Amino acid sequence: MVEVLGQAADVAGAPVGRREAGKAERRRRIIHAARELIRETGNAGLSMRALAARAGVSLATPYNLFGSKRAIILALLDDVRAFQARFAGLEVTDPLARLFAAVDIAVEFYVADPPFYRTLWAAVFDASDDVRTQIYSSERDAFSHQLVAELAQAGVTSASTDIALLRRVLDRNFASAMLEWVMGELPADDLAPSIQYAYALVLKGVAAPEWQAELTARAEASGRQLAKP
Amino acid sequence: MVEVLGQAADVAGAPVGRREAGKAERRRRIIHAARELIRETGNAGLSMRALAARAGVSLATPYNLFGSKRAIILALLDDVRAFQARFAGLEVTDPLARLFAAVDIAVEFYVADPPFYRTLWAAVFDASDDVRTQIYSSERDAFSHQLVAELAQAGVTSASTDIALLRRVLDRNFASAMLEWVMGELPADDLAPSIQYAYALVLKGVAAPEWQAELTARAEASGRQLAKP
DNA sequence: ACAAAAAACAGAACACGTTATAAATATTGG
DNA sequence: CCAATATTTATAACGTGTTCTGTTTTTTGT
Repeated sequence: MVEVLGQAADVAGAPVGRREAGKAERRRRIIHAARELIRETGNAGLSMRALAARAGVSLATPYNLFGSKRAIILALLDDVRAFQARFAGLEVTDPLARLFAAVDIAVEFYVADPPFYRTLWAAVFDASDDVRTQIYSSERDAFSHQLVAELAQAGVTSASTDIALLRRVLDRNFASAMLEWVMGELPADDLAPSIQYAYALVLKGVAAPEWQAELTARAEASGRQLAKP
Repeated sequence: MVEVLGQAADVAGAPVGRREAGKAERRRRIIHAARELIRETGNAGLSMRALAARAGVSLATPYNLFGSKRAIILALLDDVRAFQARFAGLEVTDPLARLFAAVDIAVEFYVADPPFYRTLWAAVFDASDDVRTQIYSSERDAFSHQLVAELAQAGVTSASTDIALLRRVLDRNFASAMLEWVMGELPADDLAPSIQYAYALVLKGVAAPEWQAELTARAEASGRQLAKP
């Protein structure tokens, strides 16, 4: 198994032989099959037996490679999170506008395929085991850390603001709105305004005086959208 | 169905005979057994078969009376919510202090028996079916509606504040902190400060100028508690 | 090329939530 | 009290996620 160069190592640097390559391939097939099954039949149609059959592996294999059904769904969410790249290149310079635009983009992304993402997010909020912590936390970091840091750097928040705490509060408001959407308590159209309203209120609580007016305007705008129907 | 007075009608006005009384009795036995089982063995030990055996009914009966396992757990949470009476009689006159004290009381209540309430709240956040909407929404109303109304009446919030929206945002911050606790991401000691920090930030965003100082102080106090370890 | 190790495989098995079946029991209105 | 009705009971059954069995295939180091 000498072969040519670049055969025995992955991009990430993890050692890779035929064995690991085969595992990765199977993992890929499983995730792919899971995505298809959820898209076709919703969460209900995704049974481990159907998944194994579709992926062309045995029932035991998904457990060997992922550990549980939930881990597979979370891996799916992780896999799909390519949209982060979208607002990394946003052309908006105002950091506040960037944050609110990011909410729009994220929500639009999820709401575009409700049965699919409802299933995924339901798995995120599933509290019956503890797989979530390992996977979901890393996402939250990536999602909002940079945006909030930019906010602080631009002087939007007052000097005494603890930006780690601020980020946590913002993330929570995002998550609980998603939860309400998953539960069917919040219509898709209300999702973004609802999150942005909360963001505006929280930020007003920590913003320097010169940003108060804009935040008030944003809160009122979101509030109006919510009061529409 | 004339009968003597007080025989054919419940306190709530629902008609009651031997039949309904028997149902109510069985319902009571079932949630009693459920509480015991959760206390003894945690969520894992609460199987429908064990529950039926402990309650002295057949396996089918809990389904006839409640519909699903989840409905039983939520009924349990509903049943236990007697603590509301506790802060109804709070001797604090300042409406802001009342709100923050209510958080302390509620959190203290739940954290006093973690394995038990973790199970209950995990059911609240379970998004796999839609039983929650029917039961949980009513609680939220009772929990925070009055407290926020008092806030508005006392002039804490600015005149233009939509108190319905404000209450929603506050409830979400309560709920997502509880979710983190259930997930094991938030230590019990951080629960109350974490909620109160969010409350303070949100309220600062809508508060009249004369209340800003107090809210800033509360936010800083909660932030300090969180930064301790 | 070959023996050792690792993994996937097919399939049975378990406990679970839930539903359906028919028989037994309790409650009702007259 | 009696016939009609509602509800519980006992039990089997279904599909689920998950674990375990022994066997077979694939990959590895030499």
